[in-house]
Amino acid sequence: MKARDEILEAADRLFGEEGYELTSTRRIAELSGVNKALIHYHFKNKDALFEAVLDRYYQRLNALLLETLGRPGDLRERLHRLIDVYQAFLADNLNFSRIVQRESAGGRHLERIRDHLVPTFKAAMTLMQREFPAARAGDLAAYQLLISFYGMIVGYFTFSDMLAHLVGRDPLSARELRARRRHLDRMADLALDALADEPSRPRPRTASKSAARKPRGKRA
Amino acid sequence: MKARDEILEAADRLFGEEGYELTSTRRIAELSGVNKALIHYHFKNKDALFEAVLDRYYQRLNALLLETLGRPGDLRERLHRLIDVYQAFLADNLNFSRIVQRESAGGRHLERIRDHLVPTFKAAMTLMQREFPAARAGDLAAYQLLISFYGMIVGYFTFSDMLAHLVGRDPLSARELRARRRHLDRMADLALDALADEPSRPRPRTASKSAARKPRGKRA
Amino acid sequence: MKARDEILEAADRLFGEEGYELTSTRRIAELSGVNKALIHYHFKNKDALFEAVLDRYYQRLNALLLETLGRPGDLRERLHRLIDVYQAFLADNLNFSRIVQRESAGGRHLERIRDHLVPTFKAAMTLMQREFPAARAGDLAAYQLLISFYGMIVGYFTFSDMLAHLVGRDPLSARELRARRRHLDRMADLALDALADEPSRPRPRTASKSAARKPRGKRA
Amino acid sequence: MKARDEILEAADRLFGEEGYELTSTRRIAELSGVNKALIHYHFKNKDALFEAVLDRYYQRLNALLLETLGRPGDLRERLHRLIDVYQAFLADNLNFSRIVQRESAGGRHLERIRDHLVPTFKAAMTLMQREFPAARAGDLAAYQLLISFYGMIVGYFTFSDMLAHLVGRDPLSARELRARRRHLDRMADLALDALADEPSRPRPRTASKSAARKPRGKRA
DNA sequence: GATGAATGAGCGTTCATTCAT
DNA sequence: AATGAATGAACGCTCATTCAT
Repeated sequence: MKARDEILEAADRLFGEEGYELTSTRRIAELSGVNKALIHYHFKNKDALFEAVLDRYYQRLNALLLETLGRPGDLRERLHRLIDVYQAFLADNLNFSRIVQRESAGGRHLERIRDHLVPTFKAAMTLMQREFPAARAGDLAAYQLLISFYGMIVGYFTFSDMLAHLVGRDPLSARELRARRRHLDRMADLALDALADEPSRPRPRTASKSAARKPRGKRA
Repeated sequence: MKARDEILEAADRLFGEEGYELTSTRRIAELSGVNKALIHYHFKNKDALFEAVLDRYYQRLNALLLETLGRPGDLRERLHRLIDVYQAFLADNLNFSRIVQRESAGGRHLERIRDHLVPTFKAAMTLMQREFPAARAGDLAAYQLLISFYGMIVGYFTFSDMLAHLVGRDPLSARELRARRRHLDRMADLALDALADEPSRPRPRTASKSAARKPRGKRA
Repeated sequence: MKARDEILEAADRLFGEEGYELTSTRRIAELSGVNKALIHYHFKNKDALFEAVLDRYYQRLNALLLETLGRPGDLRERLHRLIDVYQAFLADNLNFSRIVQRESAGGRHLERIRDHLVPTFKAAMTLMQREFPAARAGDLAAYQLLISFYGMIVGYFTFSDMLAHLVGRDPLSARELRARRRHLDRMADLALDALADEPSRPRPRTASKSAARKPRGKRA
Repeated sequence: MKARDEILEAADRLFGEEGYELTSTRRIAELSGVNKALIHYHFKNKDALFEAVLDRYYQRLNALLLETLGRPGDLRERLHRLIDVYQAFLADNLNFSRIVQRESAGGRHLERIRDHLVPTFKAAMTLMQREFPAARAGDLAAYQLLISFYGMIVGYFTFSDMLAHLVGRDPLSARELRARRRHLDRMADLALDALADEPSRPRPRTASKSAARKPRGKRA
């Protein structure tokens, strides 16, 4: 492998495992077996190296997502596929999910991540709103659902360590990942079913918060 | 305010805004108006200071959660309250939510956070499994639901910046936070309704993934 | 001696002998026997250290010049004293003269030096113009004379190495420095005598350069 | 233009504008549009490149000076021409004058500059001493005069920035350069007139400095 | 409690130079 | 003649921490 790729590989691993700040260029050089100065020959600076690592992921992820959404099927199927693909990608790229999680929480590279994420979100939002008029506003507005499912998907990986201590099984095993996928799909079904039932015009809400939250569940 | 508290306050803010690694003791000293060496007089080291900051939050949060769960009401109501209280706490303590998010993603203080989080999770899990036999396993297993809702709750804050760019409104305004709470409650209702309907014994699943996921549609 | 002063002393010497760029903070630390980081404790950065060194010189120099100009005597005597004091100061502070020379030639600290120098120049200029109307313009305008004498004074030190090779004596010996002072005083007398003779209104000059330069010397 | 010349041109400009130490081979390569390694193909190292730049200047300057001194005329005329040519050369080659000024003040390339300068100085010195016996020693000794005029000539360029702030005009404009030349010529006349008047044997001086400097006033 | 001074380790980065092609 | 890749050394600077007072 070429030195540039060795550097990217090492940076990927360390950025993922330790975080951007805790990863020194020195250690990247050691892990990739190249001279410290060579990193700055191939990448302008540490920041640029980080973005190169990130871009590699988003390039692959976006290709996957595009291909997934391009395949035929009704919206429900396509959303399921979206969830599945996204989850599988994170499972295959745990470093990536850690990086995104960390940097999303007010990190220095938030903007870069946002630039990658927002278009995808926008596309999914439009899609949902076209099919489900009820998703234009209200309790199950598309943007709420998107954030929720994004949170469910990446949260699983973010908190996988806690989960391991909670259930005593490895949350990242193939078996558990499949179980998680089924859970996510089920949650999606619940939401989509509710959306389909919902009248497109959100009923007027009273100013009282407690009142607004009272009518719960279909059968409540 | 005493010097110790000034330090805690400054550390809180900087850890939240910039992250643990990017926050130097020098800046904490400057912001709190105390001598740099005094930090090490009151706290063994930077790590201990961080944990003091974190513990303060968890102390308050756990008191809130305990009080919330202690109040009368059926499980559905109590879970709603749990969600609401948790979300409100994060909204009131954005620094805390940022800290937790960052450090959960493989940070150095993961263990500390886990120690705080797991007991709460365990309690909620037991609660759900007692009421809903279906939550013992299957697509809507309690631990899946807990991770999902935890992800939905904190994810909203983690990705609030993206959300702002997505919908053009401030996701942290009181209005939007109320909308989010309604969304979360609704999602909880959907899940609990489904749990109530679910037979306690998960039907045997086939090995085929695609087959397992096939039966979709309303509460199929 | 206190560490701060040790640093200043070492920096002074190295900046003077090797120049700003060739002097590393590491070497300053070694020469002054302090820890490398201590330099940045006492001085914001290398630049600030340099300016501290420079300011120390200008503080002393300005005190000298002020005292010199304050003493009684006619202008001729005061100008002679100015020259003598300036020359003596440079002779006593060879590092300073080297620093000024180097940094004046488009260096990074030119501005700082200019800020120190211009006021002194302005004062001397006003002085000369008040006494000698002929110094307001023409071939012996005050600003020309000032630059010339400044060049003569500092040039002697700048090019002392060349001079040593030229005349085979040490230009910085007390004897040679006295000889130089006599030369400078003599040059000053020549200029002041000419100024005193000169009609205050500069004769109109023709556009032709060669013509303008023709009438040379009083007896030419 | 050939690569070698492009490099020389870029090095010239950067060495002049920024100084030797602040000029990196990388920037020379960028400015000249050649590969960084090519610089070391054409020049042994950065030092050799610097000397090549310097030598180019001295080659041209010495040719000029030789031609100037070779032209007929009495000594006074020839010295005027020398001053004029030198000043004009520096005015046309500001980078050169900055380089010489900086490196003369104890720089690493002092020796090289000295080797170029001393022969010229020696020639001019001999010339003066032959014509003016009084220039062999005393207050207006040839070497003193040479250093003084060299200082006046190059000092004008060294301190042109200060001068600009002092008089509010551009000291490097054609008009101001002409004025400076007239000043220099006038100063030369004053010195030469004095030399012509001076008895060849310097009168015995007393040990007292103040006494030695006392007899002032017009051609005392 | 509180502080100015001090320190060893490490940071990201740049440097002139070399080498294989 | 020219170049992309590589390197060891050094750069200015910041870090958390310690210590004497």
